[in-house]
Order: sequence, then structure tokens, then C-alpha cells
Amino acid sequence: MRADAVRGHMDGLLLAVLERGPLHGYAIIAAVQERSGGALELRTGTIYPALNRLERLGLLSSDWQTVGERRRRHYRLTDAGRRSLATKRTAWREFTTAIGAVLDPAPGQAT
Amino acid sequence: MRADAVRGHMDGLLLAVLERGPLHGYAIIAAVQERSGGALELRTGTIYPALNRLERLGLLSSDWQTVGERRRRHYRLTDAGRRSLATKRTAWREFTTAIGAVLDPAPGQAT
DNA sequence: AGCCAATATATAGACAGCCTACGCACCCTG
DNA sequence: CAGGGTGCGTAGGCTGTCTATATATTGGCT
Repeated sequence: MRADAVRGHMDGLLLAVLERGPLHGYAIIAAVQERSGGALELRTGTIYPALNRLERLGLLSSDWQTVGERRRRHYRLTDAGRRSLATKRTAWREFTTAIGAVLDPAPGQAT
Repeated sequence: MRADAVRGHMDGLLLAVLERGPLHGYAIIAAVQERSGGALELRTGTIYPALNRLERLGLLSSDWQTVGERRRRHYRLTDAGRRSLATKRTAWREFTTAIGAVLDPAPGQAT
């Protein structure tokens, strides 16, 4: 599945996979893919701008680590990020409920 | 809730409310709002271009009706539209499953 | 040694689709 | 006759994902 469909929910995904501990960009892509059972394949061109945006918003912080000669940028949730994640989870449930009600209305419901 | 969050799922909503019979634009807005329990408030500037797009794609057909001196454009599902709706319902379930798995992972699931 | 794939970060420009804001026209009520 | 609801529609803007590309290290294959 393309991240195009995820538009507007990407931030929640990124925050969610960072909940259990810091990860670097590539590992975030792998984590999202694994958790979604392979359904979600994010691209680097998608997540790096998104991660920068979340950091600007104060929901993430980052620090550089070096493994051998390889640079890795580790992102971690801030307290604000944790609160935002909780909000986004609630919003997600309301969202799916609303869309689901329109897409698959309960029989007998008014037009 | 803003239709902004619905990005990419708007088409399914429009097709779904037209499943039970033709409606005109304003009635479509009302139907979506009612079915979603008031959560989804679409704007005319959003749905008219979307309806035109769906008609261009052959998923909808339209005909003008006149009530008094008022012109109304009634949209109805085509056969292709009906098939597309079924596909979109399946896609919606896969979508929510995938996002949900990332956002609220089952405890014990791998990182 | 040379080459390619995987790992890893990052930017530029294109594009789709929803946004706000407006315009037009008709109808009914105060 | 003014205002608000109904009804259709367009223009221009904005956000966020897309593709494509660039750089650099590491490791496997031949």
C-alpha cells in the first residue's frame, strides 16, 4: 500500500513506532512495514521530510550516532510527542468510526 | 471533522451514499453528514470537483432535473461505480487494519 | 579488483486533492 | 426587499506524498 492513502496519518505512524524507543530513519521504515504485516511501504523521500517536520513541531528530538563510519540519526519521542500520539490515537478511532459508518452503514439506518 | 483527513477516501464516501439511489450534490453532503453522525462535513468546493472526476472516470452518471425553477443535478452509480465501491470497501478494511496494527500494535508483537 | 546491492540520509520539483473564498441564481419568510 | 437557505460551480492556494536524484559506507559476488 502506498503512503499516499495514509496522507494525514503518517505522523501518527511515525510517533507510534518510536513509542518503544528511539530508531533511525531506515529502521522506522522497516518497523512500519513489519508492524503492518508488509502492507505499508514508506519511502525515504516521504519520511525524512516528515521526521524533520515533526522535530520542528517539537514532537521528536534527534541525535546523531556513528556506527563504524556510518552516520545514523536517531529520533526519539518528546513528552509533547507522547501526548500528541495519544491524541492521534483517539482521532484515528473517531475517523475510522465516521468513515466506516458512511461506507458500511448499519442496515435500517436512515438515508 | 475536516474532509482533509479523508483525503483519498472521499470517492468511496460519495459512491457509498449513492448506493441506495440517486442524489443531488447538496443531498450528498447531508447524507454523508447524517450517516457519520455529524462527524463529516464536506464542502461544496470539495464534492463538486470530486463528483465531476468520478463521472469522468465513468463511476457516476448524472442528469439534470428541474424542481420548480430550480435545477438539480442528480448523480447515480454506474455498474462500474458499483464495482468500484466494492473494491474500495475491501481496500478500506485493509487500510484500517494496516494503520491500526502500527498505531495500536498487539502486545508482544515484534518491534 | 571491480561491481552491484543494501544500508543510510537528504533534497528538488511534480502533482493530486482538499482548502477557503467567492460568484451566480432561485425560493421563502419577515 | 433584505436575509438566509438551497443549489451548482470555479479560482487559487496549500499541504503532503510522489518520483527521481545525490552522496557515502558496507558487504557479497565474480
